[in-house]
Amino acid sequence: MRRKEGTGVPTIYDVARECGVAPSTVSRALSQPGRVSAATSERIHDVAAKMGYQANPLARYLPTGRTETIVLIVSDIANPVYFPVIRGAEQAAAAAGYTLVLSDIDESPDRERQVMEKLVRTVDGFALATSRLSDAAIRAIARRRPMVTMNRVTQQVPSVVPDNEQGMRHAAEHLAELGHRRVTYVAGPQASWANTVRWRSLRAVGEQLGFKIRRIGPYAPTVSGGWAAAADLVTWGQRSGSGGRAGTGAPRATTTAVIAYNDLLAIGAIQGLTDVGLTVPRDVSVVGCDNILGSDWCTPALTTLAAPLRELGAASVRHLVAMIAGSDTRPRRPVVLPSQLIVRESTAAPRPA
Amino acid sequence: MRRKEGTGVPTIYDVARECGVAPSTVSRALSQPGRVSAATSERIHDVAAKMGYQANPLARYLPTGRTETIVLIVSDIANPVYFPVIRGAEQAAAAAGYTLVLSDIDESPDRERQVMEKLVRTVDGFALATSRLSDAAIRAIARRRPMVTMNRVTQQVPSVVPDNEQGMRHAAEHLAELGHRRVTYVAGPQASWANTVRWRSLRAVGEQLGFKIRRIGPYAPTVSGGWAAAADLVTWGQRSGSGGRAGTGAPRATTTAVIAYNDLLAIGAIQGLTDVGLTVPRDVSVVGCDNILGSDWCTPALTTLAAPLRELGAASVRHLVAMIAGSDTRPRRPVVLPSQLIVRESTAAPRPA
DNA sequence: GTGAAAGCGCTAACAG
DNA sequence: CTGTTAGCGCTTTCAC
Repeated sequence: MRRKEGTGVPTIYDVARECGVAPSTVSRALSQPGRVSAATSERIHDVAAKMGYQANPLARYLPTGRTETIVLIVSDIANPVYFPVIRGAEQAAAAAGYTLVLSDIDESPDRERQVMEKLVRTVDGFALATSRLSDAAIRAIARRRPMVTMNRVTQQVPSVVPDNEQGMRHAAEHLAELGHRRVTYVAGPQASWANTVRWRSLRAVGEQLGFKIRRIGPYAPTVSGGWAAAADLVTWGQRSGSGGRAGTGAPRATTTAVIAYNDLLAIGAIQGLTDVGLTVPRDVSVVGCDNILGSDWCTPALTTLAAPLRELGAASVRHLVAMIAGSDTRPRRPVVLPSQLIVRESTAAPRPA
Repeated sequence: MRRKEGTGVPTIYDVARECGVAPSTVSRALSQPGRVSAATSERIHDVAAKMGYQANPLARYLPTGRTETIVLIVSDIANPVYFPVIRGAEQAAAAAGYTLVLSDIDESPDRERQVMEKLVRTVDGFALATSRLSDAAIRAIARRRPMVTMNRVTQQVPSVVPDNEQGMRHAAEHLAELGHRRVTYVAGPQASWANTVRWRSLRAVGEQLGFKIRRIGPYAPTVSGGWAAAADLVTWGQRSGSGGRAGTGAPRATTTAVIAYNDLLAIGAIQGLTDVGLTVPRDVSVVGCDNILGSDWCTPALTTLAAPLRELGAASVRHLVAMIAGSDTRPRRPVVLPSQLIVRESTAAPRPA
């Protein structure tokens, strides 16, 4: 393992020799402007540029332990809800001089744990978009590296979340104004904190409004999960031969309105309902959550709860960067961002019984 | 910078001391099974586990230079077309024991260059999903690190691409069968290789079929780009006060069929066309490319060219991993994967003039 | 089979 | 302001 001269890429030793200075001077000139005389500094920069010198990041990180990299972990990259989150995070990271790497765990807590375990020593911090881990597991990693969570509140871990309570209130009131009394919550993954909070908020608000509230699921937070939910949302009359499925009568929805954990589920439910011959919103109103790309081009266009996703990503990364820098400006309590109900065409008054 | 005892995480020195062996033995026991006696090896593993020892990846990478990480660069993470590509790549990477990190460059060649420059020393290889760089720039990086490109053919750089020629032929023949004679290609980014190839293929096939072919654009490969294209696709009659826009007559499409660079553009075009009062497919047929999530839930459901995206990602990563491993099984020529036309509802016979 | 020791390339005391 | 010198934690010869 003797240092091979001229083999491959130049190091500070090479440019030091070329300039007739010590390697440490090169290091200083290149990374601590001002700690070296202008003349030598300039010469070093020139020679370095001429030789095509570029610091070996691995070597640079070893002594300091800092990689200027943070990782954003999303539970399912195939969910458009993350686009704005990612964009916001990227922008904030770039602004702070950090490289953002993205990791997708495909809804698997095991993969999430693996990824974090593998990365914990090589990144400066973690931003979790929608963790599927237990609070304890999250806290364990948070003790080893700065971390901020989104859509999730865990004791002792800074977080930024959309205002689910307020959002659910808006959605429920919208339905109430339309005249609905029976609403069904279509649940997403049990490991999802947002799922729990949304259901809890909806139930609370629903009781105040005098709704008959129920929950079905959990379902995968995907379009096909929505189809499955749709199947569970209808009953079939007993009269046979009426043109429906063999031996069964016409389909009937068991609810007049549904609120789904997310837009994908809502869109799938609309498709499934439509497929059995029901009409949205005439037979059943449906509202989604997230306002994803495409929620405006499905038919009927989806009424949905929009969270400030881009800001969610950006704010999280800003906090994370501050934590890494060691500042103690980090919020002691969750940062709550307002949600907004976007009314489109998938909700309407229930038809008279 | 003296080594601090007991401060923080355990190193091989700590477990070596604890076991009464040399650090090098610990290293061997942990990474080169068989080069250490079974007894000591077992003891070392036990102690390491007990102490919660985990190798410092940074330190491990320094001497070897290998990080067991590859990066997948996509031009725009907000384009659903990448979902399957990413999934395929992830799976192949995981299967080979590599960590895949994802990087989004937001359609910016500058950002792409920056990202690659920053990562070139810290990753073992590059997979470029849809590079916006020049051939020369790509080759420059490819000389420094193993690389494979998708949707792009560059001399001397292994690549895997969908069969654009065959795909465009399918699309054109479909339109011809429907009775179309005038087709307009709605172009995407000029820096996109696929854009160039699709247009060229379409033009060639179109000539064979006796089409009147033209191209408009370039447009941003997004839904709003599609709206812009739609605006360029219609003319307004001169009769005023006919209920259209102030001072203008009814809108008329300048073509009977359009093929768009991608689905986002196609969907935006449908929206824009519909917005001015035209009907798809009655007034104009539109076909997209990619078969993205949501292309089946827009109205009308999009006829589109589907590439084997998941396999695109997986095959690329498999080749990349082989290159990193130093094998020379890498393909000398582009790997071409078949495309498939998915006929839905956005195409129909043109209406009689 | 195991230990000693020399790096990997850079940073950061500590002198001068 | 600049040179000297230890490391960062691990891998890998080279001996024994």
